[in-house]
Amino acid sequence: MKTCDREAQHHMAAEAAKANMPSEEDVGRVASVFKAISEPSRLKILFALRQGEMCVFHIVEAVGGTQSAVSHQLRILRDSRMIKARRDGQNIVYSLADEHVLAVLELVCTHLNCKL
Amino acid sequence: MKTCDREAQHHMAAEAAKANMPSEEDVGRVASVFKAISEPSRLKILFALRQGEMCVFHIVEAVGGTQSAVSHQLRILRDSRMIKARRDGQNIVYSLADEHVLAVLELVCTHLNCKL
DNA sequence: TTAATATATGAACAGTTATTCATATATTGA
DNA sequence: TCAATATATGAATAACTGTTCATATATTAA
Repeated sequence: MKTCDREAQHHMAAEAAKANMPSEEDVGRVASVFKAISEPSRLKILFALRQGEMCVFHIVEAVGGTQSAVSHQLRILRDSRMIKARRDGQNIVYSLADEHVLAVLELVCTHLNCKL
Repeated sequence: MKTCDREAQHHMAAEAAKANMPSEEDVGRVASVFKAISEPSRLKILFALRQGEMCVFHIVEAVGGTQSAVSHQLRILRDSRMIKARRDGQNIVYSLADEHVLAVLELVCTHLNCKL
């Protein structure tokens, strides 16, 4: 059964790929991180939070859109642990969860050659 | 007009965020990179190609699913420059586009503490 | 407690996307 | 040329996702 000109080589790669494929669960977790940061509206929130923590009112001011839309996106970013929240009196103050978030953004930005 | 207890601080951050916000176009480009790698089926293809180049037949073998579905995903990954293709006789051989792809994956995986 | 403010959220709708099915294109060997 | 094989792709459908609107919750000040 010949499948391609490099059968032996590709077959070994395929077997190794299957052996080293992360679990469905891990693949799903990685995917959901990327999904969280793959919408322009959410990316803008992350870019905005590079300047430091902000309450919702100011995030809306920084990124535009309605309060409701921003609030929904904040929930998604929070659920996927990209940002963290703390209450401060009447406000909820958001900030980037950790350095990894910025690191990933910067890696892709430099790759794309777009200025941060 | 008081908006929050840290009006001055947050306002400054919001202004800085607006001033430093990447252009709509750049935000969109970054978003589309993340979108490309935010589906489990596409992520599996990238994980598989860590083992080296493979033709479509073997990619299907490694990640599962139908030939058609894999082919559609390959196109998306190719359009977003995450993988590259070359013809080799009857086959099309795919491989990761560059080191950045793996770097981003590894960064997120270590962040999530899942084994590669 | 009541009014005002800040934030969150459920439901509905519109737009997007992944998969399947059928079929098309391209290469090779006869 | 024709048959076989490998890969790609358009259309259709089903599932998913972002936004809006209306409303709910939580905190503070009076």
